Amino acid sequence: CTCFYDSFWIDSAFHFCSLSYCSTTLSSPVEASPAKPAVTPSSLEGTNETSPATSHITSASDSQRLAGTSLVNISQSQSLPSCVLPSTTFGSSVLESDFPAVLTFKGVSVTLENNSVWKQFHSCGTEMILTKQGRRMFPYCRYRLAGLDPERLYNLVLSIVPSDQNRYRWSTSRWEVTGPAEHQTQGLIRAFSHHYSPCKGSEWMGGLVSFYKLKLTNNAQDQDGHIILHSMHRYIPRLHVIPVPDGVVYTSGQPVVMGPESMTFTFPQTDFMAVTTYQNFRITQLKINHNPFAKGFREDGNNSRLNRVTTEAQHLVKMETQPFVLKPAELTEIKEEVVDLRLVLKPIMSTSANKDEPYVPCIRGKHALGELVLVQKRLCVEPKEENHPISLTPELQQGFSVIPETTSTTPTSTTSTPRSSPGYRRRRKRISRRWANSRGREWKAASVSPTVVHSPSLTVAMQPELDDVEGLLFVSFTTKVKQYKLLLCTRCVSKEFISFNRCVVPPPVVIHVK
DNA sequence: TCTTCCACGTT
DNA sequence: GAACGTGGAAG
Repeated sequence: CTCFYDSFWIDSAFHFCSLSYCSTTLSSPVEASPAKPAVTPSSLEGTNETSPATSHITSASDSQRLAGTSLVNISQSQSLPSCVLPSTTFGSSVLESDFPAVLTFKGVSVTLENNSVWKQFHSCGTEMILTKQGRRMFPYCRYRLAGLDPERLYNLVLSIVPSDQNRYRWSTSRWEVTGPAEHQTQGLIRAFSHHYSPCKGSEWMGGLVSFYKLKLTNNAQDQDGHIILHSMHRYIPRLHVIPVPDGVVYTSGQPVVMGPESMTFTFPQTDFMAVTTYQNFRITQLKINHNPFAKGFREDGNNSRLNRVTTEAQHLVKMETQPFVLKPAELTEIKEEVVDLRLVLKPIMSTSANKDEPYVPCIRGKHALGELVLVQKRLCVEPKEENHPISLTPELQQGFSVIPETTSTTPTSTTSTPRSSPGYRRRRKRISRRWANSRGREWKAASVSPTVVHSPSLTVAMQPELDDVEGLLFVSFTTKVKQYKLLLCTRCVSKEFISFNRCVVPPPVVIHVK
């Protein structure tokens, strides 16, 4: 890896002082304000124009098939104070209004043109998808420049550097640090040279500068010039404004040199988490709502995909206590029976401001946020031994308790698929994933009563898109030999919260038994 | 957690 | 109409 990058290195005595926030914070009156956004640590003020840190930026040659790509040495940036949000505040809306839309340095000002969108995403914790073949950013970096020398040539380069030295995971409803960051390519990362580079200052200032062509990848062997990042790590884009030294005639493929006149502009609100699959459902929704390419997923009434889902859902609502609809392939293995099973859903934790109102954290009503968001994830209880009563783990005690009022759930079939069979595992996995992936909603942890020997696994989820029925609760659980599914209607949505203690589950429910 | 494929959308 | 950009489902 080092050798590969070495081929792009050029020796330069230039000091590269702007691979930090100093270039933007020093002369930005907004940044100089004490009311600094949480993502901009005060220690950044300690950096300055005369930093001895040296760096180089080179553009890849055409022969390397990396057109538009540059390399930036970020090794010194690691010794700089990192621009870090504490993990608990990533995606928070603290001081969002303080994020500057304009940064000025050495008389050059850069405006983040789509600042409002970035701020919206940032308030939820922006995520960017990485794919092997490369994925565009959304939002992407779009700037307006002023204060450049109209006649001088400039290269505009975007680099994306780690925001911190952590690796994260999505846990329930927030990002958590899980350990140190993966090795970050030995201090060298790629940068993306704008496809118009170099251009006269007047030309750059004449319109918007968009880096929509930039793509992110997790393929460390990428040869297409995409920016290589690690999933589950935080990054932040930086715009480098690099004057072409007088007398230098730029030719395609020639390395771009970061000289002492170079400037770097970093907008804290463009900080993002690299992922391979969206973790936060709110981010997915923002992407769908703002990205024109994702229009097909919008719930605007003209979407055939969602219309189909809605129709099915409404059908289920009408069925109420009728059997859950399964795919034809699954129906062949199913016979039907009526089981007198009543469930009472009972919240165990109450953290509502109003202690009288049982409140499941993170489940919020449509009227509160404009959307229903489910948050806690998964619920699967596996018995350690067959026929062994299940005990609640501390984690599960945070969630629901599901207590059958009757005990007539004894399996009746003796010819069920063995739990250990591939077919069983496959079906179980498929169903589990289907639920887990259902429209990006997350699972509420749940458990079964220790008295229910035949319900070792239980799944509970709300279907928020069915707001017209005010909350529909699906319950699916698996015994060691059988799998039950049923559909329950809760009708328990308040304006702000969903209170499960008032859930009334319909009496005897028809259940499919495998 | 990641990859591949897909339907559906924009460019 | 081709190429490309999307998020989701499935594996």
